[in-house]
Amino acid sequence: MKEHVEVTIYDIAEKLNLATSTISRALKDHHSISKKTIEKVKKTAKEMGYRPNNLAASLRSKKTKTIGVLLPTITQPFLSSLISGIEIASQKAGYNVIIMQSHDSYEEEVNLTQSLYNNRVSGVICSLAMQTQNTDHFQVFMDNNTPLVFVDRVPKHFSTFRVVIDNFAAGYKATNHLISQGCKRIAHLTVGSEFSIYHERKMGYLAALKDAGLTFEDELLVRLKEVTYEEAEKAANKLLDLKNPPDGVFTPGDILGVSVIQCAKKRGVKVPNALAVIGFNNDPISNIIDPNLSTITHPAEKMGKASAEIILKSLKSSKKDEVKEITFLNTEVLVRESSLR
Amino acid sequence: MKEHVEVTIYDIAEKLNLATSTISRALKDHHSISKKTIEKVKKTAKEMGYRPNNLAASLRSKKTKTIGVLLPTITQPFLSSLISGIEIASQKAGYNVIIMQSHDSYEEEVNLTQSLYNNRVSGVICSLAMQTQNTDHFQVFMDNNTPLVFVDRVPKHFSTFRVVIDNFAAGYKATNHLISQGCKRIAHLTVGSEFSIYHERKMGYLAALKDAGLTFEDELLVRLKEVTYEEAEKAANKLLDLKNPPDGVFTPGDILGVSVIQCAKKRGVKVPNALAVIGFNNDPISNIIDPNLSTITHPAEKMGKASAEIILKSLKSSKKDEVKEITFLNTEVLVRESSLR
DNA sequence: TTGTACGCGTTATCAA
DNA sequence: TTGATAACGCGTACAA
Repeated sequence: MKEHVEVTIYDIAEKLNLATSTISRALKDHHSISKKTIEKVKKTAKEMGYRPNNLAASLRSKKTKTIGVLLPTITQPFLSSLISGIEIASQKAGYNVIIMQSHDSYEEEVNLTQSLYNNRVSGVICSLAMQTQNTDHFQVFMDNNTPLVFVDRVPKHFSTFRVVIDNFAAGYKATNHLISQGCKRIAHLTVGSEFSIYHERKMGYLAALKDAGLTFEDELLVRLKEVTYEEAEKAANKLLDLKNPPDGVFTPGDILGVSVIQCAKKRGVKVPNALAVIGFNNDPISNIIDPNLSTITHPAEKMGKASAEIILKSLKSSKKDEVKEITFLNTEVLVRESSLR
Repeated sequence: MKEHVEVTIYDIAEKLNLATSTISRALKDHHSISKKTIEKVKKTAKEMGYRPNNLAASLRSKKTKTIGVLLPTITQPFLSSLISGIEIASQKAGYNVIIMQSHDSYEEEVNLTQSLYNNRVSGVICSLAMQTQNTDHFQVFMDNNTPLVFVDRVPKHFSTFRVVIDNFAAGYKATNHLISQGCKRIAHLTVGSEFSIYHERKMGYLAALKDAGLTFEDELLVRLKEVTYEEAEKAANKLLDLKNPPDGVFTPGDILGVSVIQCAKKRGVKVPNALAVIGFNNDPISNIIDPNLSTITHPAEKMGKASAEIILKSLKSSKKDEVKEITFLNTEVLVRESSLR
């Protein structure tokens, strides 16, 4: 029977007749320790089966080398790619990533925020829950100089780092593309509150209409309860049932765009000629639906990488009086079959 | 300027003229502490802005309440759903999840395993890297009674918990379904080593052919370098170029199945009548491709949940002499348009 | 019901 | 270049 005992630097020190401080330093290649000692220590550490205990080190040094990530969910392609980007950049720097899902619930978000703090994460990356209006629960990180980065779904009035795309510009571009394809009656689906990214995309849509001299028609703007195929199908049916149906649709997500195409196909409405469609995100499904869905690229992995790097950089710097700048990443119109006519 | 100082149980103790042990207990609703004291302690803790330090608690108690998750990648729909399941079950039990990607590299997997151990995670859930043949790097968890669960891609010869589907049976079912639809020449794409799940699916395919009295033809089995659209398209072209092309294809992944359908469509080969196709996983894209791809359901979230629950249960039990059982989850044939004729 | 006192494994400070 | 020793913040026997 293998009675396991934890080998500590103390055990190594005893065996080698050295001080624990020497062992600690030797294991980290501290310059003040002779090469000979370093080698000797590392060798016996290995022999004895020594395993560093990050908990003890973190407690003492007050540095956990862990980045907390708090997202609405992780199964959306955009968000899993975002995590991937965060994880890759963190791993490269020797940082771990601890992940939590708010499931778009404000309450869960508040609780998880506490939990992240209790774990004394070195930094936090967060995309806000749909429900969240108030961001006081993040104040604790500010108070402790824990770098905090909001990504994609960011608060309006809270001075922190932010990594975003220009949702207004993207909405404008998407709508403008439809206009350039000759669409005159462009519909839009929207969702969420006036603080959401969807609101900004909608504002872009409205601005593009205006700039093109197209009058906005209320019946062409449909508000959804949530981002699902079902909700989008309902909306599409409603739009196509209009006396004067739209000849183009900009949906602020690919699930919605795909659903609109499917609905149009079912009803015999030709895409793109009778109805041009453009989505958002460049999810895998957008490239599978027939006809392929035009979309707006959303650089998920890059945004994750950028967020992590901001944290890492901030940890290296003096931490005080930092400028909490906003990082904008590019989006592009990806023209595919569903809008090309 | 807000000079931040950490409020500890010691500070609370001083303020209330109580012992730290009393504070510690009161904050955890220990039964030996009077209600009055508990209330008083909690109140002043809040007032003083006390925040528990999980690091210190973990160091002391040797319990981190953290589950380490080590996966090849997290962007595949199956794996992100798996994580979601793990995260939901863990969160419910007050456990955190720390996530790492091996990117299918054996070397990275070894390193990350060390890192997980150094963080003294309470349990580990792992799906092996494609490259991994040897699992000695997990021995450290065995030696320390850290519950270890392999999920989906599990090692053949290593006595731990395993949460899997029956890949052989699933491959058999998929192939058999095609046979039931009248297919006589069924092709199969495969990938990876003889230790992979793909190998088992292939064995199921072969067994189904045999049981149906269909002779296996070598030219109908195509080996891919990796699971990508491009590789599958190459394979599909090769198959359709045959003098005697197949009338059915079983692909052990939906990306492959979708790609085969796309290739067939391009070439004017009718799916399902000229070529029936069935995939694997029930990824979102399988339900978007036209015609819809029949597939094998793969209960990702359930598997994640089951894995986490095994860890949690194991942590509660005596930890010694446990039976390291294998948990099999169900798969089903999901018949859609691509194979129905 | 509450208090005393020590240890978890490491790092940091100061001294040698 | 190395050593002695005190923290880091909390939990837990054991005592009161």
